[in-house]
Amino acid sequence: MKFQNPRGTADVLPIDSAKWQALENSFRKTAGLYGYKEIRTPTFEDTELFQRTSGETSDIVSKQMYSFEDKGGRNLTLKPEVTASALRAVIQNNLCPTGSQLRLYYLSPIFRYERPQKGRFREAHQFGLELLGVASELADAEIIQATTQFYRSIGLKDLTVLINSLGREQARASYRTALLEFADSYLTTLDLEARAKIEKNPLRMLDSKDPDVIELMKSAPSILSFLESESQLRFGRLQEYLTAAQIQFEVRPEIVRGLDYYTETVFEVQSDLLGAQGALCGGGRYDGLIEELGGPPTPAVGVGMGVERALMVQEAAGINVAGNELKVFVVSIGEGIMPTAQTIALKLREAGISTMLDLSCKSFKSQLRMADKEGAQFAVFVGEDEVAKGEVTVKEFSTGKQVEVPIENLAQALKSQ
RNA sequence: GCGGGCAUAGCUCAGGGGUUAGAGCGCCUGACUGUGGCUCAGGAGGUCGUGGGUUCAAUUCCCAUUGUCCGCCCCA
Repeated sequence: MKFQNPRGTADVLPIDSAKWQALENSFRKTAGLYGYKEIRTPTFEDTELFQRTSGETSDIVSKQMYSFEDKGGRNLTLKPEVTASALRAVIQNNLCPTGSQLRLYYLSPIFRYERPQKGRFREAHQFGLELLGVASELADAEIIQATTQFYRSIGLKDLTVLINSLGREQARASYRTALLEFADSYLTTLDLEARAKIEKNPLRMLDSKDPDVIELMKSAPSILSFLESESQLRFGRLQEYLTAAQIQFEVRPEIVRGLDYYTETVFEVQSDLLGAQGALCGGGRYDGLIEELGGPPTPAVGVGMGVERALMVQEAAGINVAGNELKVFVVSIGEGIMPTAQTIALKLREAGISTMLDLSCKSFKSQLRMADKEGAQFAVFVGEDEVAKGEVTVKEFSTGKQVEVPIENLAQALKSQ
């Protein structure tokens, strides 16, 4: 029995790790440009934390959580999303007392028990931003701006942000009723289970993929016409800000999001390169959540971006990321010369020059082949002839040119190249 | 949770109820003593996912199982 990685997980192999690192670096950089600081929270949390925040009826809570009981009888869950965990830490450590504001970013694995398919895994990774303590839609705009700036920085162009407003509680309640009334004749054609599901959360009909429902929803009332006047004004101003920031967006009343905690603004960036899992990121405002978790009433907005999906889109768009380049490969000629070659390699590394050498005493030719395969920029030949003169031969692969360099000047000479 | 496709070399795949299962790429070695990439020659590498069944005979047919891919659901 050979061991395999668990279903829905993936190894990031050396051939791909440079892409991950590049993406992580880009994200950290963008987050830093906006003054966000990293928060790292545990891989698992009390199960109740997620039940509270994501909504009992959401699929994530009702069937996708990796929950277990530990030896002390605690009910724990591998985090299916990061916002709840981050907010718990914020409240616990009082990082955002009333009146203050806080900008956080995170890079984290998330876990959901689902059937894997394109763009969907049981262990996935998310980048995210959270902006706490700012009620103004300027905060929503900043989050969306940072998100699009990040995607641009990794080479994804022409992405459109889909935005919507869910309003406050009043608007949502009256809209749900109106939507159910509108769809009544359709609902009577469904079996009880499907019907109950929709009645619990009618908004789900909006992003359904059932052609009949899509057709029906075309003439459904829009939530936008149910918004409280204050929410309407907010949403209008948000659009002005986005326009001013030259961010492409579309208002899409069908964007409702899968987590129940959103209020007012919600948004997504979608890509048609991802098959059925089109959402590249999702976010929105969650003004009631911190209070719900026992903190002070605090307005907040955030975004979660799928790392694997970003990588998939990058790949589909043909964006290549250069790996770490090797500068020098030391080629040793003759068995007795190995200690000298090692010493030279050591000196180069201490000078900050990436250097490899073959440790298995292969033939000269094999060593050169290996150097080429590793993508080395230079080969340094260490042979008895050269060493006797206190020199080594430096060969530049791209030009094939060779020069003799005194050993004591080697690091200096290579560094300036 | 539901439906469908796939599982043969490191990778991408071909093949076929019956001797030593193939290709391309990759890998290793060599082409006059210390010069890579290109070319040429040689070589290594597979219990044909796992378990069971049918058969004189299964890697090939059937069933199950696991994995994988795609769709539904849902979402990052």
